[in-house]
Amino acid sequence: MSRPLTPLGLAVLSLLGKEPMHPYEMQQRIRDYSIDHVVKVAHGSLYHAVERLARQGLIEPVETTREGRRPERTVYAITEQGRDEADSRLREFLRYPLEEYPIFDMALSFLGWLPPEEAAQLLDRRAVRLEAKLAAHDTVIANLMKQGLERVQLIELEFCNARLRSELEFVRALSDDIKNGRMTWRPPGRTNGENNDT
Amino acid sequence: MSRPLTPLGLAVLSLLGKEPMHPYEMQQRIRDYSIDHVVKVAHGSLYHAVERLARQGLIEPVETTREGRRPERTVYAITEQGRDEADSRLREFLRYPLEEYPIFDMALSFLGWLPPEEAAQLLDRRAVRLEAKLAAHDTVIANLMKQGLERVQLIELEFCNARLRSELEFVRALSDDIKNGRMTWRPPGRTNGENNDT
DNA sequence: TCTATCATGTAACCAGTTACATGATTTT
DNA sequence: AAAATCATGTAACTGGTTACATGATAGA
Repeated sequence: MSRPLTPLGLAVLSLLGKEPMHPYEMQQRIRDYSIDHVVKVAHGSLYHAVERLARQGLIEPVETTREGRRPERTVYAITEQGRDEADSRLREFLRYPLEEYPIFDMALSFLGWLPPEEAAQLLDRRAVRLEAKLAAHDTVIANLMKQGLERVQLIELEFCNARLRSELEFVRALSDDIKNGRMTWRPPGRTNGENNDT
Repeated sequence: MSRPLTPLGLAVLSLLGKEPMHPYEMQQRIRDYSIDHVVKVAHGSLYHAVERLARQGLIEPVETTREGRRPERTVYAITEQGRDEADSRLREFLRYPLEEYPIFDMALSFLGWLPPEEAAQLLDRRAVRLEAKLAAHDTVIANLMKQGLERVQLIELEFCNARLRSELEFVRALSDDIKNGRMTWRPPGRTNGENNDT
């Protein structure tokens, strides 16, 4: 019942699927396994997510320990229902592309506001950043492979790079088209006259 | 000052940049110009966004009309500060790729949960959806071009298609690698035995 | 005209973020 | 042992979503 499992929820279930643990340990592993590269998790949100999952019966507290004078720690375990939900949600995510709203798409849709020369310049700068990211990812992949990780463990990095490469290609081609005058436009009214930062 | 302009905020400013209007008219135009394909806007959120922009001084009420016995309508106009903010934010969005968290990336990172055969099957199904989307976009682009739109007006569709194509290619290649045994793995513990829906 | 549907706005809710609080650990 | 930093949890806030409410319009 209730709302569909969020990505963070799925991540938590995935951890508890291996063994029960308390929220702080989840946080550790999320960092250690770099899960935070594919799911956004900002310190506080984890506790929220856990609470919600518990309310929905997808996980349940199994033990509460206390060391020293620190607040209690509740250890949670995944429930049978939780496993089912995680499995089926994962399959959905793989099977159906869903509508997302990448920022760059929206920014592009407003490209016509800017004078073409400036647009080309901004795109060139973006290209530089994209190249850097790509290089960084490539070395990460190389290193992890040397450590003997299986390909399936790295597949999301591979995909991310594929995406980056495709974006880079597009951005370069577009900037070229603008610079060679194969594509132009007249920006409307006041898209700014007195701005010329380097 | 205060928090950075959200995509929806930028969209509202872009509309008010042309002429003052009331929230409901914004909603109309957002549909008419298909802005809702690049920014997620769910009925209620628009009013919220407008309120916030007003509080931040990026827009201001200029008139309030009333027709029949309906609630008042407030017409808003963009302020000078609003223009500056919109301009600078747009430039940022173009220039710096920012961290996003596409769902498919996360789903891929859990691919190892599933038995390889099932993974390949799901990827194949995804490919079908991607092809359909691509075809739909292609006809939209063709039609809009026939209506004489400039290329700059369609550029975000072009990009979206580039992304779709790249994802499709990746998904196909990956599924092939799995089906030909060029890539395998053993799924862990209980990734489900008694589930075999078609 | 009664009913069903659409137009338009408000308000309660929800997921996620940031700021804070407290206890533990390290540094000097 | 005082000061600075890190570990760990809570709570207030924020942006967005969904459910609801009221008025208008069109179809039976």
